[in-house]
Amino acid sequence: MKRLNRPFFHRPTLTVARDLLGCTLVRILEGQRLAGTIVEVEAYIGEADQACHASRGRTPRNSVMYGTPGMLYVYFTYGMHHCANIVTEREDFPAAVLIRAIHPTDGISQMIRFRGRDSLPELTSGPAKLCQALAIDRALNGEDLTTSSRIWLEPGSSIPEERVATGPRIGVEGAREAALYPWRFWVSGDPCLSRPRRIKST
DNA sequence: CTCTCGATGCGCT
DNA sequence: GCGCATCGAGAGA
Repeated sequence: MKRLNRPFFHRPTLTVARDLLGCTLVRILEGQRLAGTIVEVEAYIGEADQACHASRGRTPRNSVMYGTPGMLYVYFTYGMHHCANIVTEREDFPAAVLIRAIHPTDGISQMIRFRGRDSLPELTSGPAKLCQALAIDRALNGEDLTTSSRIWLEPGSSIPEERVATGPRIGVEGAREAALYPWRFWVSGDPCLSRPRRIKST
């Protein structure tokens, strides 16, 4: 199967974020394929972005963001949740795209088991939910999505411009004016979007 | 439906 | 110690 390669990720983060909509996130677990279409993402760009984990410089935790584009950056937060990001731009420039929601397509019964919920939108409609549904944790931090046999991205149907909505990122209020940047992208009307979808696209 | 709040581990100041 | 790029239960309307 075709997968997204290095040049795709080695581009401006906002471009990568928008183009990731409609692509398929694939996770192989014990020989089984778990997958879904990306429907919501957020961009985090550089040390100047007050909402970015790298805003206070390089640390052991965020070092993957400074690495090769196409790597997976997984972090642990709130004492119980994981979030998955895709590293973008050139090496040594910290930037990534947070996967906030996917629309399940393959391995749904396994996702139901991992999540302990059985309604389709509840499986993957949030950054920590989809990590639980796909069994993504820190063991995958730094994984190369262009070569890994455990997790990767495949091109999907391209989403036309009129179905792409943008707005401020979620949960970053402490980030001063960066909290207002319209760096969240989603597929308008998809049933698997994350919770706060009150922001209208129009 | 909306809002509030507790859970829970750890990276970093 | 503090503060999380969150989630889900529970209460109230």
